[in-house]
Amino acid sequence: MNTKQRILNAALTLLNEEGETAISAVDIANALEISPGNLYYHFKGKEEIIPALYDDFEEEMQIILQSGHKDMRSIEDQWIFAYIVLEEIWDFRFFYRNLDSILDRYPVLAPKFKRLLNAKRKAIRTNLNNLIRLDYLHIDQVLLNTLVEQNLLCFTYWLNLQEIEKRDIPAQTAIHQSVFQIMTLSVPYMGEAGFNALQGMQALLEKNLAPK
Amino acid sequence: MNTKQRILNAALTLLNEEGETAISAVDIANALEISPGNLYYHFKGKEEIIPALYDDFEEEMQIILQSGHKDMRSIEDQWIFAYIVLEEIWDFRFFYRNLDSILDRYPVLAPKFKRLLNAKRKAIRTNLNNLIRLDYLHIDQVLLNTLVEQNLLCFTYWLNLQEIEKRDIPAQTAIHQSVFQIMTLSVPYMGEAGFNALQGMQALLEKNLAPK
DNA sequence: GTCTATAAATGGATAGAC
DNA sequence: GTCTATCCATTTATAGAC
Repeated sequence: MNTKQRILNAALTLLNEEGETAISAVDIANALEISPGNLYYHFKGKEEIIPALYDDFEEEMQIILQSGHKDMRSIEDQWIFAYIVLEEIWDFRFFYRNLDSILDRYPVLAPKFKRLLNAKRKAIRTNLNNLIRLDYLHIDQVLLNTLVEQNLLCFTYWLNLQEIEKRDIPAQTAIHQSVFQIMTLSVPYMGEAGFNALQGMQALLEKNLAPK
Repeated sequence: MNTKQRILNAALTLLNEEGETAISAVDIANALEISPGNLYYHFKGKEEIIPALYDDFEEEMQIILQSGHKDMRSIEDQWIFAYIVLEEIWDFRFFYRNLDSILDRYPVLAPKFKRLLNAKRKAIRTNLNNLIRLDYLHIDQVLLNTLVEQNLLCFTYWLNLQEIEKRDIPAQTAIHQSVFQIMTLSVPYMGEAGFNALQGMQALLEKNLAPK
């Protein structure tokens, strides 16, 4: 693996663990046991590393969003989709934990992130429409619009809120809880099937929490 | 007004406008046209200013939360309550915009903020229970728990998400939209009355947006 | 490509005069 | 209480040897 890629990997780990504000370019070099000069040969500091990491993230997320609406034929498919999206966010959580300040300080990222938000919005809507078409979901148009926005908010911030309340929460737990909350948003618009799916979700959740 | 208070006022304005990471202690001194030495006489830098601002915020918020559940006898009271809470958050929005990084860097604040989250949770639950008692809301216990959490997430992050998507969104607009989203969470558990209240909210929203 | 050494820039902090 | 002057620490960034 070449140095450029090693820098990106080390940076991602450090940023996720310590937070974006806490890590300097020199810290990343130290963690890799290379010299700051070497790091600056590959990247002009954090200013270039962070956009590079974001591009990796966006590329992977776009693939997830685009593959999402294929073969969506049950409520379970819906929560598997949510699970995958949240896992991807988890892998780049340093970014979501400091959204505003990062978008301020790396201006190239602001338009890109807005574009990604809209792609997420669209994917959420497609999936919900799928559930409507499959007759799992019964909802009028106005409430569908707000349901899309509620979903988007949950995808964007639930992991954050959990990390604030429980530092060092295991990824699995945080993601499970977030999926559960997201699914619950749709439950009142589903009939019996929705409520049953939710119960199943919760049982799974408790099973995963117990062994810890 | 004494210098200590003037520093806090100027700091709050600057932090809300420029963001916490962008403002140094010297910036605050410059904005007030006092010397850095003078500022350091009153506060040992941002390290003391930010917790002082937080304490002001928490005190005001606790008063709001405690007065919230008095005289709650209609759905409209509910959204007035949401409005007041969000206005208070807006006044100290620099804090919410960088939650994780601020709680990391000012460790005294983390336990205080968790305590405040729990106070909010409790206030939300009290209000929803009130609506149940008044027979406006019909919901089982499991879903009530998740509804409380959904409300908490909206109160905490809706303003943020809007500011990311529309830089310089007017306070009124952002707060209205957030109230609307929060109320919508309860709508499926209300009957006709809830849907009507929502329609009223939306009409109000559009009226307030139109003149701009 | 990688290192050492060092410079430049910024923010945080204090001493001492007024 | 307030100012000027100055210092220290950290982060950012580059030059030049290997």
